[in-house]
Amino acid sequence: MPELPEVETVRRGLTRLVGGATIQSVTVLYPKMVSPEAATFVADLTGKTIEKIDRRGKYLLFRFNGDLTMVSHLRMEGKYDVQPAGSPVTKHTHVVFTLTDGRELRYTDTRKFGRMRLMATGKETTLPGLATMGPEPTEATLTFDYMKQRFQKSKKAIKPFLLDQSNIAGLGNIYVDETLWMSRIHPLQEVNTLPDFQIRQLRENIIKELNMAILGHGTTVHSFSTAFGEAGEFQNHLRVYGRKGLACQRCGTPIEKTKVAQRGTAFCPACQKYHKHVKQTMILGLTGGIATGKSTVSAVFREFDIPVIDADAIAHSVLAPGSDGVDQVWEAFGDRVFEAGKLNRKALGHIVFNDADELKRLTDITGPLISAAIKAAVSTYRRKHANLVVLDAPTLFEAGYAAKTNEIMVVKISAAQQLQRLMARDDLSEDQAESRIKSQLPLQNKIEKADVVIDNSGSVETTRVQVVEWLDKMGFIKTPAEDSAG
DNA sequence: GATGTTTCCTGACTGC
DNA sequence: TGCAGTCAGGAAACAT
Repeated sequence: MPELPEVETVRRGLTRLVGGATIQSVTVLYPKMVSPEAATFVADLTGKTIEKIDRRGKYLLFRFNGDLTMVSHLRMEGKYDVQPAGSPVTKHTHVVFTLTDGRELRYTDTRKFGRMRLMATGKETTLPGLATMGPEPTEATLTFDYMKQRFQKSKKAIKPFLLDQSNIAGLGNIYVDETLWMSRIHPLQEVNTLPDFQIRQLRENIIKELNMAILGHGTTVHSFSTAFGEAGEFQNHLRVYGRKGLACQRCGTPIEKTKVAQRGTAFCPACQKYHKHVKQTMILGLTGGIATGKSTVSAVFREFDIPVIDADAIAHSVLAPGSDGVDQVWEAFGDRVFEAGKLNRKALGHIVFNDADELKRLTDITGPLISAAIKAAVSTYRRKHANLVVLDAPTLFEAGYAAKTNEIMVVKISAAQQLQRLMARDDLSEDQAESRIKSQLPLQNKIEKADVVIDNSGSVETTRVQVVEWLDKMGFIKTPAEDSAG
């Protein structure tokens, strides 16, 4: 089902194939598809030259000489292709444009939902669909201010709201599900309940996703193909659509399928929770590989007075002297990890890092304690109405914290740099450093799950610039005027 | 005015 | 195997 990226792919293909071509004759095999009535449609187009093909939302606009525009909507399964004149047509070919160069531009549509409308150029903006069409999803045209103002006015569920072309142009069922998953928003969440940070995430993801899909020549589901008859390749990148029952690529929970506004809707029940009381504080998960420079990034957040919850420090504190954690470790491991009544962390480490069962025994104790402490820290910042809280966790994915965040930032450097930095930092041999790196979830794997990647392979300043840009884009850096206004 | 439902259409699929 | 029923979905038309 063609959405904006597919229609744009068709537009580009057709421009190359039939731009400048002249129509010798037109055959309409399914009159209901065209307007004005077929005889007029045919007469008006005969002898006309395709000067240009534009696009608005999911509509194709064929521009002919003589100030004539054909507005064409592919709806569910419409397709254009170019064949030599006289070659056999299929039973689903409904309109044939015979060109003066011996080729035919054919329109095929199994469900006959597509429509073509011929009118004076300029008049197309008065068509019901085009007259009320929302902005194109680009950086320049889809602004945060527009979205915020529009979102405040509607109590609709976000899914049907995004499918409504008068709000934003070009989104269809697939990309709505994808961008809601990317933004961790439940499809039934009421539009006017979304906090600013989620509107910004959604905006960013819509623009990013549609651009990526255009680069990938669209998504092939059912029958979409480009003007060259090739399949698009973007379906290989889909994260929720058509993945019912498969593991969420972010948190591992099985993707569920439900119906929202009469549309099949895929979502992750863990990442995309419905919130009766929407939380205004954004939780950013910060992670990376060992020695990739996470602390350089967290220092930038601290510089802007943004609270950082350090999962490593919490992990250390849950086994502090006199804590419940220490009591439980004593019960589980006994005297062998205690010396003069005090926990011997080195001895404990030696046991658990050489035996997977013992490691599990320890993490079964510390895991829930760490989670509870993180939750308590987050609650404290929420009560203080913090806009943003950073959860700095080396094992964000491994420990299952990813689903508790609104966005994930991964810090990367090259494999060679990582090795060098680790050897220098911890005074390790190359073999030792390599084995430490290999014991972790591969950095590439984390990068693939990231919403934003910070490249820390350059100077501290270039890293800082990237973090500041992200803060600015997400609206977390106030101008002096906003600051004094509170 | 905003929101919800039905309609258009055919092929693929499911269950008996 | 054959058949009836269901599902897929973009946007306009209609209903609330």
